Amino acid sequence: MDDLVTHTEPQPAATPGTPSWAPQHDPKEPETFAECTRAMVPVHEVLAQISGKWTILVVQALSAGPQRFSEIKRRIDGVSQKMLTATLRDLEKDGFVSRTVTPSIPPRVDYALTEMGRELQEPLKVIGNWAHANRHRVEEARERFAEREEEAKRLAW
Amino acid sequence: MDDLVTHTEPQPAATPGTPSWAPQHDPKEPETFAECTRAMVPVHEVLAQISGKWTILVVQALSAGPQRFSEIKRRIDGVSQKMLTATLRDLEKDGFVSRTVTPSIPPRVDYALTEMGRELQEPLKVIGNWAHANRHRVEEARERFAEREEEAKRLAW
DNA sequence: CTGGATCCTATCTGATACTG
DNA sequence: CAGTATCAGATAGGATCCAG
Repeated sequence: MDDLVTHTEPQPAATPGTPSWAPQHDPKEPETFAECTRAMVPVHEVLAQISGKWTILVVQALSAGPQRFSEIKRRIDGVSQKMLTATLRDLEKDGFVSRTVTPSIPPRVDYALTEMGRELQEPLKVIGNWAHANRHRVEEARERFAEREEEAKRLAW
Repeated sequence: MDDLVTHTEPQPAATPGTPSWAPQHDPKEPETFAECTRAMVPVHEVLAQISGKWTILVVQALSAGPQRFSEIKRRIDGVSQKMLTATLRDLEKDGFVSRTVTPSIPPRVDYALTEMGRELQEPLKVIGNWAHANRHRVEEARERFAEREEEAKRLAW
């Protein structure tokens, strides 16, 4: 019982070149790892944006069609007005959501996914499905990690 | 020129039911929006994890094969030892990365993607490709947003 | 070599109150 | 109704020093 080694497969030992994933590049133009890292920056920015506490839920809510501020707020349980405003602003800034103001009294503001926002749903669906399908595996992994932690504590005393 | 309306398509008006994306469900078991929202929680947790400042880069680095702590650190420009440790710990906790300790002197610790970690690369690749392919659209959207902001400022004075 | 412990800063989030 | 302002608490990230 070698608990320390979770190693499932030896894997072909580190190849120092370009990682396999992320944007595919022209094989004629080999990239250094540093260049590849730089290429990942926009990827991270998008991920950082969509992983805001409320972003996914807002996109999800808007996937049902254009809605007013209060409709969205009602749909999303627990969101504060401040955070919903901020989230919508960020999504608008990046071009995922459109904001339509009707200067009436009282004012009316409608939000909707833009073409790009709807396109974003596809990759989001992929990772969403993956996360949903694997949530139990992650939970189990966390439990095993917690057990190993307690085990380590007991050994320390 | 109706700048306020970015609306590209009217879209079929909000349908109050289940959003179209996220984990597909059995059509025989219609979910309320609240239930669907709850189903998104694990999705968000995974996204929150992989959107840490260094997580993607670590997974990317490890996609080249098992490596020691210092190798990973060398690959990732600018990461502090503290954050790399924390990121690796979190990835280990969720079962994406395995940690192998060789109690020699000096100690040697190898990290590698687990089977689940390698599976994660696929959805990550999808969203990575999307982000990379659309980075210019996002940039343009941000510029247009900044312009609209300045325009609004000028009108305010 | 690896990584824990501390201290410090920046950002995020939430609750409340106020405005057009 | 929609949104801004403010204040306080929680977290993430980083720098540095110490230890097995």
